[in-house]
Formats: sequence, structure tokens, C-alpha cells
Amino acid sequence: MSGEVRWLTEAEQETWRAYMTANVEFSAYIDRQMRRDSGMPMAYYEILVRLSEADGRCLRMSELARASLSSRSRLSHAVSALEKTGWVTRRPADGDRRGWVCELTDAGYAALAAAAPGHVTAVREKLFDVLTPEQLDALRDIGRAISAGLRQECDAAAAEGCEEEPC
Amino acid sequence: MSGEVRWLTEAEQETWRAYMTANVEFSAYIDRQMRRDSGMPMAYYEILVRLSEADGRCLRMSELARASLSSRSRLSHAVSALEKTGWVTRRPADGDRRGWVCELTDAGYAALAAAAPGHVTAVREKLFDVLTPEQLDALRDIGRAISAGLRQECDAAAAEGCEEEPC
DNA sequence: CCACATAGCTTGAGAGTTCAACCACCCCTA
DNA sequence: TAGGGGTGGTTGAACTCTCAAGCTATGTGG
Repeated sequence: MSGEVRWLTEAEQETWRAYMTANVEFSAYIDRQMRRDSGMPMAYYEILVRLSEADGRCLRMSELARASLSSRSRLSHAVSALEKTGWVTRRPADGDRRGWVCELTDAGYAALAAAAPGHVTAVREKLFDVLTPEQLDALRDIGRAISAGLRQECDAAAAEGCEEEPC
Repeated sequence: MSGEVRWLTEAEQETWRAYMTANVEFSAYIDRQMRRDSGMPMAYYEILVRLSEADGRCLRMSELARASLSSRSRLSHAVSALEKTGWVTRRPADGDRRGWVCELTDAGYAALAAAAPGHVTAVREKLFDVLTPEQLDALRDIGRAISAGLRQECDAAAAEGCEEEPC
């Protein structure tokens, strides 16, 4: 590949380890709380939230996938499951006969409303209550920077004409 | 429950969303890189790393579970899989006849050595290269604070005699 | 207007995770 | 020393996720 590997220094390893450990533990905690108290994984809750925020409480599958940070495949399986519990419905999109629209049902909204308090409380206690305002500001900027760095993948290559592998 | 829910403000929602999005996207990217280039999920890589750092390249199952941020059950399944590929072996622990010791094999060490460069490169490019030194320092402290907050769960209750639910 | 590439979404199979038992053993106490 | 609770670890089933097709519909160059 492209030259030598830039290994992590001791200090960098500590940072990396602290970040990664917190990530794993925190998301495990949040996901566990959601499963235990509301019987659904966080990924499903995320889908319901995105739908509830959308106009008419419905979204095209592809948009819902992007909004809920999910792959098309994953979303498809998840929506099938949510359909079985009666929390969403699926209908053909008008205009493009390939597309489908997913809509949050009243039962789905009720489930979301029931799950929200416990979830928000967990997030507040385990994130906002343990960090200073300065740390929270920093965390927001850090999060944005990381996301931006990940997105710029093919963007950069595409902008330059994609000399390397096609994206 | 204990009073009203402390909902998130607009600003807090932005912070939460930025943090959570970065987490999901980043860990998905790292895990995907590992699966694609080395044929194992990050959780397995983590197990191999912890073993490689241990004395004699072996650890008790319970210690390995803690070190690799994994539940007992998950580790048990994972080690079964890693045993099949020949990357680790399991043998009874001496002293405690309930216990088992997991040991990294030479093949396992080779697999780890092969996987490390790609992994470290991904982490450097997508984390260390996109953040400033100040942000990295902040991230380390933030990570520690979050982990500490999660750990203090039953600790506090236990210290006070656990008046509420038994842990 | 006909290929042919691409977009939108689904499906099936295999892999990994979670949860709730479960077994075997250790340790403490009566 | 027998009972009983706690620890170490495994197992199976249900569930979720990933990957690689696959299928239908759109759009585009000839």
C-alpha cells in the first residue's frame, strides 16, 4: 500500500482506547435500556423517531435509510419487522413505481411516546450530566468533524475525477 | 418514576445527534474495514489484541471478557468461532476447576499482525487526522468521563447499602 | 425504440449478538 | 459437613445485521 503505517504513540493509544471504550459501553448501555424497557433495539427507535419528524409521518425508504443511519438492506428487514408489530405501514410511492413509502401508524407513535422518556433520561444521566458545558460543546464539534471526515471519502475523489478506484 | 423527564433543549439535541451520528458512522466504518480486509468483526480483533498483550498470550475467560468489552456469553460464542479458525485455544485453568484459559495461537498472532496495519491506518485517517490536538485531548477526557459515569451505577448504590433495587 | 446501465428496494443465507436458562464448582456458614 | 448462595462459563433459541444476489422500474445513448 501507500508507504509505511503511521502507528499510534502511547498517548494516542490512550486517547483511542478512551474514546472507543466509551463508545462501546455507552451505546451498549443505551441499546440495553431500550430493549429492556421498550422491547426494541435502538436502530428501530431511531427509525420511529425519523418517521415521527417527517411530514405526514412518512418517508421514502431510501430517505429513511439515510436519516436513520441504516443500510437499505437493514432498513428493509427492520421495516418488515416493524410492520409485523403494526408500528409502520408500507405503500407504493406515487410517481416512481420502484419506490416505497413507509408511514408511522398511531400505534407506532404511541410506542415511540412510551419509549422516549426512559431513553431521554438515560441519555441525560449518562451523557449530559457527566460532562461540562465546555466538554459538550467540544463533543458536538468533534462529532461533526468525524462525520465530515467520513463523508469526504468518495467526494474528494469524485471532485478530482476519481483517478483511483471508481467509487 | 422519579418526577418529570428532563427533555433535551434544541442545542442539546444537536450535540446528542452529532455525537451519536459520529459514533454510529465511525464504528460502522471501522468494523466494515476490518470485515472486508481481514474477514473478522472488530469484536474479534479486539479479543486477539487483548490476548496478544497478556502475559503468555493467554487470559482467563472472565478477564478476557472484561478486557475486550464483551459479555460472558458473547465472548464464549466468539472464542468458539475463533477456536474453529485455529486462532485461539481453550484449556482448563489450574487452581479453579470452573475456569478456562484462552490462549492466542501463532496463527492467531499472525492474523492479528496482518490485520493491524489496515486497522490503524483507518483509525488514524478517520480520527486522528480530522481532529486538532486540543480536540483529541478533550476527546480523551470526555471518553473517560462517560465511562466513569457508566461504571458508577451500582457502585454508588452498593456503597450506600443499596437501598433501592438490589444490583 | 431498443439495448443496457443504473436506481430503488427486497430477499435469503450465514454470521454475530442477546437473553434466559443451565451446569459445575467455590466458599461461607450453621 | 450439608446446605445455599454466588461465581465461572456454556448453551440454544430468537433476533438482528451483513453481504451478495436478484428483481422491477427508470433513464439514456445509439
